[in-house]
Amino acid sequence: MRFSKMLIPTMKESPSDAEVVSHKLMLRGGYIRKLSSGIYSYLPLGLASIRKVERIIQEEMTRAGAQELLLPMVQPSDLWQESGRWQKYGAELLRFTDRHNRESCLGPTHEEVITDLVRKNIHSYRELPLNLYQIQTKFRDEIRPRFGLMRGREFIMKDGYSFDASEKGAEETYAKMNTAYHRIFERCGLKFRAVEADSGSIGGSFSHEFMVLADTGEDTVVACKNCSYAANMEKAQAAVSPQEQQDMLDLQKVETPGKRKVAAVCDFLNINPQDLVKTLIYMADGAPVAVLLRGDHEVQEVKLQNLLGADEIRLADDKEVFDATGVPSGYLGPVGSQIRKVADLEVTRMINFAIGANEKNFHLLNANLHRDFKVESTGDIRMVTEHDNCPKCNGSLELTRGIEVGHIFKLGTTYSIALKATFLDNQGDEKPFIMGCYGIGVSRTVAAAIEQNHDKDGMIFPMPIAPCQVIILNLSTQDEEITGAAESLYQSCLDNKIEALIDDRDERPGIKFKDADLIGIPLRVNIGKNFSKDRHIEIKIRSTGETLSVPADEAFETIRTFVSKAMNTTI
RNA sequence: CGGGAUGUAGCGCAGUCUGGUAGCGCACUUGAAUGGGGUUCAAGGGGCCGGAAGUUCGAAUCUUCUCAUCCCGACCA
Repeated sequence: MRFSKMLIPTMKESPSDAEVVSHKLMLRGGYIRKLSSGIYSYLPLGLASIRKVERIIQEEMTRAGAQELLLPMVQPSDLWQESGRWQKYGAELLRFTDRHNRESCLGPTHEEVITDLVRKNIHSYRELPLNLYQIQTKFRDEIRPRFGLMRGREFIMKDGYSFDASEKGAEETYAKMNTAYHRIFERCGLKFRAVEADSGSIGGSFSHEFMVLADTGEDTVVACKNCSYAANMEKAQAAVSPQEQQDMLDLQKVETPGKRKVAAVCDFLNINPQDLVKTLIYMADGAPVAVLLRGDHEVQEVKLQNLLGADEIRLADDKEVFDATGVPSGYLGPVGSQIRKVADLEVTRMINFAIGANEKNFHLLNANLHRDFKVESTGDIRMVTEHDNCPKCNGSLELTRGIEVGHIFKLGTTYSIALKATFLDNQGDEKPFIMGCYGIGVSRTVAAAIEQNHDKDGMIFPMPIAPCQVIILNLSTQDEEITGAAESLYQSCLDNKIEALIDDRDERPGIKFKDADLIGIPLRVNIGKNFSKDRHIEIKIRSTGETLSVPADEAFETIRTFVSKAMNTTI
């Protein structure tokens, strides 16, 4: 690739509508251009990087026994009617009618199409398991596209679907995909964690999200410093504190005029937030519920929603609180309250805690669950914090930010039942396929790689997913010797399948340095003044800033060794 | 969909309040010098001031409507 001939429109300044670093750098580096909100063109460098990720995915999916196919992007509404998602999916599904007035949509995902394909062509357990995937452009009409490739409306995704005859087989397939995903992101050269995700009603450990760790990530990842435990906030648990051991004291009512917030009450009563239980009122499908939590904890709404089995929950406003309890917020408590009550696990461990008296301007001391009040249910409904310990090994937990780039999920029979996709088992009984689905955001992975790896000068790609491995700077195109050396090194790279970009533009060295750093090619070769002096060529490593000066005739071998080492991250 | 903001050259912005020849920096073209971290000088090209309707002798500027984009929130295998 010759820089002088390629479409690499770099910019000194980034457009004002770019907010996150990957978006800015990809625009500045000439990787992408926006066509419309959430819709981008991939320029040669951007596409090259995307292709690298795709290639790794293809290799690892093949290794795991999956087959690639390509499904239509335009899908008829009938199938979506059949699965019930034509109604359910909402406005994110872009619908339209064709000239025959038939309703269609752009595929945001392909469960319906793949299930239809399989039900029409697979009829026996002998043909199972089957694992199919595609790499394709998806369209989701996001409410609010943002952050460039991180949350676009049109994006490239690998989506895979598995069909098994038995639960056990489905679990084995799941495990294989889990392994494949680890290999994929490892080979991409990314720091990531596989986290347990909320799998709704299915439960168990059959949903994992693959999170690329980056400070700018949208999601919070809880990870154990000691063992491999990791989960997202909706799912993360903490080791439960031991039951407190002390004698119950007599319940005591104290006046706490005007003290409503946890901090104010604790201050006034001279206790720690850990010794207080707060009462929050939630509206669960329209009905009020009192939620009891330790003073220093916060509600995790997804957990609460799962515990309550509610479709929709939200914090009650002041009026709803008063209507439900007759007490202004700040003094709420479970004692004597008639509404449904749930308590966090930690509350069940506490003895002699302070709590609202359910009466304006009063709190209770030495309250105790069971003795003074009852709750309908208990469970883990709080956010894990950095002060908590690992539920598996009791090691300390840390909270980091992550970008979701992959998600594997055991679907079960939801779609096969809805679409009547069945096979005959070895008893001759008709059974629905047991399905799994496995996604990777390809374009998002590239963006995540940049979020994770960049500095003030630009992107820093891991070698396996960089658009190319080496950029050779001819720092003086006027000078025949320098040009000769640069061209000959470039030729050696071409001959030996090392992907190189040669900057042969008639530009000043400063511009070439800046552009090379911006576009983030892992190895940069400088051929200029110093070559004229002593026939030495400099090789600069983008990630570390380290510069090697090697004799011209050794330059290629040095590059080759370095590249093969950096590319060889295969497990 | 609620709240907020912005649309002026490829990019970044000024000009709008107070109506009167459309500007600046970068990028681009030409020439010269320069040539290891976005160099310098000179001369150029490039605009339906997002769109429509109005007010006015006259609108980038005032009014109304509209379209688009971005931010915060809600939402998100």
